[in-house]
Parts: sequence; structure tokens; C-alpha cells
Amino acid sequence: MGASIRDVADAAGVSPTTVSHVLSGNRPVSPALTARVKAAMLQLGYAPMRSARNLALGRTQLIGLLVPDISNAFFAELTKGVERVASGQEYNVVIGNTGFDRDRGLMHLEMIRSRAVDGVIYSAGSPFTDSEIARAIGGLPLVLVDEEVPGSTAPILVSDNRDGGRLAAEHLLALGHHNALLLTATANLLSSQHRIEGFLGAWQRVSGSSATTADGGFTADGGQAATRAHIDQFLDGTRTAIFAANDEMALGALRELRAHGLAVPGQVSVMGFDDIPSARNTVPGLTTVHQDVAALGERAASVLMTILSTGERPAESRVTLPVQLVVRESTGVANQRADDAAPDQDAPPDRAGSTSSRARARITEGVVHA
Amino acid sequence: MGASIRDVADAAGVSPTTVSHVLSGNRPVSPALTARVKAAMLQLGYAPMRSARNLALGRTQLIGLLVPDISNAFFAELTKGVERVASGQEYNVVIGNTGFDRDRGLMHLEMIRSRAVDGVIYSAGSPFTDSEIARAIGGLPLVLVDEEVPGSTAPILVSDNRDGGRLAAEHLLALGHHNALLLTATANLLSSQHRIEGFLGAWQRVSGSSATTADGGFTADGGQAATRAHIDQFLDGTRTAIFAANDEMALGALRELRAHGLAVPGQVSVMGFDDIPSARNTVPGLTTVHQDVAALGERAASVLMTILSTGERPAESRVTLPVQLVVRESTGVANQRADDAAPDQDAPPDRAGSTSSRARARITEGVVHA
DNA sequence: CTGAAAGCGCTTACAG
DNA sequence: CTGAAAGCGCTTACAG
Repeated sequence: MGASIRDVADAAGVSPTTVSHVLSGNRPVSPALTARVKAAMLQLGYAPMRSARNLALGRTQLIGLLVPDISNAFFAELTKGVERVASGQEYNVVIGNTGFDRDRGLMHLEMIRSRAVDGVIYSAGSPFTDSEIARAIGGLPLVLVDEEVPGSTAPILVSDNRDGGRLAAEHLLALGHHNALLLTATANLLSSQHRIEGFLGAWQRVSGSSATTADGGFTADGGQAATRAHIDQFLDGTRTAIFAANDEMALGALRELRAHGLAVPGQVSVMGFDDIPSARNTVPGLTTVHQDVAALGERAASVLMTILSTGERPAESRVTLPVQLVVRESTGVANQRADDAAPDQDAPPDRAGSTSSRARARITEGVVHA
Repeated sequence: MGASIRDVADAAGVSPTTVSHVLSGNRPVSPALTARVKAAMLQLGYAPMRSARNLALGRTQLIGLLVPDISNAFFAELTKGVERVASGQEYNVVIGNTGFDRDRGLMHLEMIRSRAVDGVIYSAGSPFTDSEIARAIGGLPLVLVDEEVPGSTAPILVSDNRDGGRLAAEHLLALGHHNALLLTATANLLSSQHRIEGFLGAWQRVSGSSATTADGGFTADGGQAATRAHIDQFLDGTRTAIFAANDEMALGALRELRAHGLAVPGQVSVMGFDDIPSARNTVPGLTTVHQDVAALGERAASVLMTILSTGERPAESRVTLPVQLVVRESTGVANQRADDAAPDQDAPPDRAGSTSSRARARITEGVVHA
């Protein structure tokens, strides 16, 4: 354990140079010496100390992965993909969980500034400006995943969020929905914004269709609260659909609708985005837009590994992975009352808990399956 | 970025020693020099290089976290807890995903041998013997979580698996169940074993009760397959309960029962262990044993940090965190047919798909809520 | 095919 | 309160 290259050299009767070379293979060493060195290493239980190697070589064989919440199924899967290809190339990954917290994020940026890692995969969309990140990153290889950083020229991998939004809108329109509640993420998350934009692009092409957006903060609780704030229009049948920019918020919406006795998809159709594991376990199964998250992580790591080994930026600085619609049981044909809805009318805020009985009659409709 | 301590020293007109000391605060530096040094650092955009620091200090400010599957909700949550307290103490965490794969596990042990990290939190219960781990770890501080390593004397944190098993058995017994299928994990996972032992300890105290165990490999698919192999006894009402050593397997069991038209909890009661997010999103909600996973991670990291800073082993080398029963909708009163069951009779293997109509009649029973 | 020596960029006794 | 110098354990031109 405490053995150094010097100890091995002494034990084998060679120079440290030779020990280093049998280790690295960087230059030929005679079979005789190679054997003696290997025997000595084994006997001493020698393992080269990474810190020394790192200093001499100017690299750490470590990449940083910055995410907002590692316990979120999306980022856990992303991490797995990144780790898989990184460890295949002898790299280890240092995880940085920002928790959407500025200070913790800054601490991780500091780790980067100190060159503790050779490169960074950044997926924490968080409270940093482009210049803050740029300053911390310096010239370090950087790959963005999932969340854009406005103004950054770093290579980026994203799912086709706009197309996913479009798919969702067309699915709901085909089922006869005209008035939807859109659950978005807080502030400056472009992924969420693009999903909503894609949705609205298709949605508004149909005259008479209307939509209201509400902030659900990308969490189940947030989605539930946002749904509660707009519950009246679901209760009176004015509005019949919810599209959430991620599955977590959709699950929250489902909970709130259930609490008010609203049938899904009988009275309200609900869609999410991501296709996390819970989406198939919930009942009704959640209709959603599937992203290949592991692929996102793997490809991001590949791109970073390539930059690290060749020193060159990849030809394509933007990779967009296709998404696909997964129809489960949470969406169905719109009920009739929806046609009475006045287009483009905003829902009254915060009338949570009002469960007017006039709206309680259940209308059970057919269900569309995949 | 490329600035070294030498550059800063030159710019400020002081020695590198002084620069180092204003950085570390390890000895007093006059206000005048401090100011000049700080100005120089700012101007040069200086950040001390971690690799050099690591070599000089003999530590890396990094801890390793080895898990079998980071995308599994349990380990994702564990990771979050570990990362939270580690980053609070200026430590970063290197994640090692063994994927239950021997080679990948060995690679991570190699990382440890090379002292790339200061300590290790090991939760990968995998294919390594105690001596393999011991050899790799050497004298490195090690903390075990969730999964024991037989023969190891390292401090360990676990949930009270036996008590959780007991809780599950008593819950099912109270509902009148006598014949249960127990879904276990592959081979040498002691956590699973203890859950089953705890279950059987309480279960067998009641005369006439019987149980059969089947390997579900800790995965949903495995749990589903194991349930399928024993489906006949559920169909003919001979067996009325399933206790899975983790929630994933319970979710698989739920899927299989649904596929055969068996009502839960009407005909079969199902329990899991862990209380992962899907457990509350599935319908019926899964009755399970809740572990405080984040606490497990946080405490493990605390213990490791303490060892790292004091150099001493903690007084208590074994911490057992309490678990609690969470009753949702997947368990209910046993139906009558169960009383006909012959005790201790094994189910016939692999009669998947046999959906004898005699067993299709649904018996709807009352449901116990939390 | 092999070795002596410089260097990577920090920290910290040692000396003042 | 400050600095010159050794040392952490590797890698790699340089010389043979």
C-alpha cells in the first residue's frame, strides 16, 4: 500500500524509469527486467498513486457530471449512461448535485476551476449565467446535455423537445381536445420552454383551441398545486386536457384530479414528458413522450471522451435525439362539455378545494391504446 | 487558468509560501501582502491546481461511492444523501456503478487501490469476496451501507431488515393470510436474506402457515417471472399473499397478477420493501416497508467524514436505522379459499399462462388503509 | 534496452 | 510576519 515506485525499483534492482515503463508500456523493456519488476510489484502490493500521476500528466482521468437532482429518475438514468461509457474508457465520474441551489452549484464550479476534473458534462440548467459558467470552466472541455446554456458554444445533446411537444398536441387534438392546461417548469429551463413551444405550435394551428400555462416547477408537488389552482375548469368541463412538460408534474396532476373525483381519461386527459419508470406503474398508465435518456448520457460521454483524446471539437456541435409518443391509458376522447369552452380564457387562480357537485357526474369515454 | 502559484507570487512581489498561506490561512499574513496577493489572484484568474495539492497533502478530497445500479431509485436516493453531506464538507463523490458486473467492479476497486479517493462507501453487495475487497481497500477508510460484507469489520449502516420482514409478516397474518410466496434476491444479498428471515420468524410462529421462496433477482422482471412460475396456486386460491424483498419485484408481481386477471388485494395481497416512488404511484398503491434511504446515505457519509477527519473509527461500528410499515391498497383480508391450502407444499414450476377459468371468479374483500 | 535527473504545482518544516 | 528549499510520487526528454 505505502509502496512507491522507488520501493519497487529497489526491490527489482532497476531504476524507477524502468518500473514506470513496464507499467505504461511507453517504451520496450527486456523480458528479464519486466519479470523482475512485476514480481516486485506483486510482492509489495504496489499500485501507482494517482495523485502523482495526475500532477505529472496534467490530467486526472476524472470527468464531472453536474445535475440538479440525482434522485430524479431522469438524471439517475443519465448518470448511468455517462458512467457506463466513461468507465469503459478508464475515466471515473464525479457527481455534482446542485439541488437547484446556487451555493452548492458554485462549489462544484470551484471544483472545476481547480482542474479536479478533465472535462465536464453539464446538465444542471440552474441559476448560472453563461459567463459564470464560462469563467469557471475556462478552457475545460464541456458538453451540455438536456438543458441549453444560452450563448454557450459548447457541444450539446438534447432530445427533440419541440417535436415531443408537437406530438403531444397532435395526440390531444386528434382526441378532440380544445382547451388544455400546460404545466411548465420554473423560469429559465429551455427544455421545458421548447416542449411548450412545440405543443403550442401545433395546438394553435387549430382554430378555437386554447391553452393556459401554469408553473409546476418540474416537481410532482408543483404539478399538483398548479392543477389545484385551475381545478374549477376541469370540474365544470370547460377544460379537458393537461400536458405537463415532465412526468413528475403529470403524476402530481393525476393525484389532484383523483382527489377531486375527476376521471382520467373520462373527464380529463393527462400527458407527461420523459417516460420515467413511474409512468408505466401508475394507473391509469401515463401517456407521455419517451426520451432515450441513457443514450443521451452515453453519447454525451462519448463526445466528451473524444474531445479529451483528440483535443478537437466534434464536427456536429449539436445532436438532437428523436423522441416518441407512448400512448397509455391516461388520454382519451374529449367529453362534450369541452365544446362549450370559451377560447383563450384564463382560469381563475387558487380556487383550490372547490368541488362543485354539478361537475361530478362522470363521463366515461373510450380509451386509445398504443 | 494556466496561472500557477509562482505566477501569483511574482505578480504580487511575494514568495509562493506567502501565497499559499493567504490561501490556506495556515499562518498569519500581513494585511498589506494579503491584499496584494488577492489582487494578483483575481487578476490572473488563479485557482490552485488540485492535483498538486493532492500530491503534497496525500489526500484527494474525494470519496468513492460504489453501487450496483445508480438508476435504481434506492441507490439514486442513497447517492443524493451521500453527496449532500460530502459536499457540505468540501468533499466530492466519485460514483462507481458496478452493474453487478465483476470486471467493472474490479476496475473500481483498482481506482481505490491507486488512492484516487480518500475513503469509500460501499453498497455494491456484488460478486466480491471479503478478501478481494480488503486487498483493494488496504487501509483506506471504508463504510458499508445496506449490504453487509461477510467477515468485514468495517462500520456498517443498515435498515432494520429483519424487523421490516417481521412487520410484513404480522401485517399479512393479521389479515388472515396463511400461505405466502416470498420473492428473494439472487444468492448472497444479505439484506434480502434478513428480510426473509425476519418474515419467516414471525410467520412460522403461527401454526398452519406456509411459505415458499422464489428468486426474483431484485428486479421487476425477475419478480414477474417468479410470480408467473407460481401462478397456479394464486389462481386456485391456495395461496393469497406475496412478500417481495424489494419493491421492484413487488411491482413485477403486480403486473403478472393483473395479466392473469387476479384482483389485488381481492384475491392476492402484495407487499414490497423499500418504499420507492413508484410504490405510491402504482394502483393499487403498494403496501410496503419504508426505509429512510436518504438518511442511510447521509449517515454513511457522516461516519466516513468523521473517520477521515479524526482518523478514528466510530464508537458504534454498526448502526441500524428503523423501518416502518406503510399500508396502502395492495393488501387486504385473505379470501376464504386460502384455508384449504395444504401447508408447506411447493408450487409446480413454470405453468405460465395457464389461466384456468375455475379460478377467475373475483372475490372482492375489504381493504385496510393506513 | 536502460538510467540519472528535471519537472509537474502545491505544502510545510526550517531558518530568520 | 516572511522566504528559500525540500519533498510529495509520478513521467519523460535527454544521454548513453
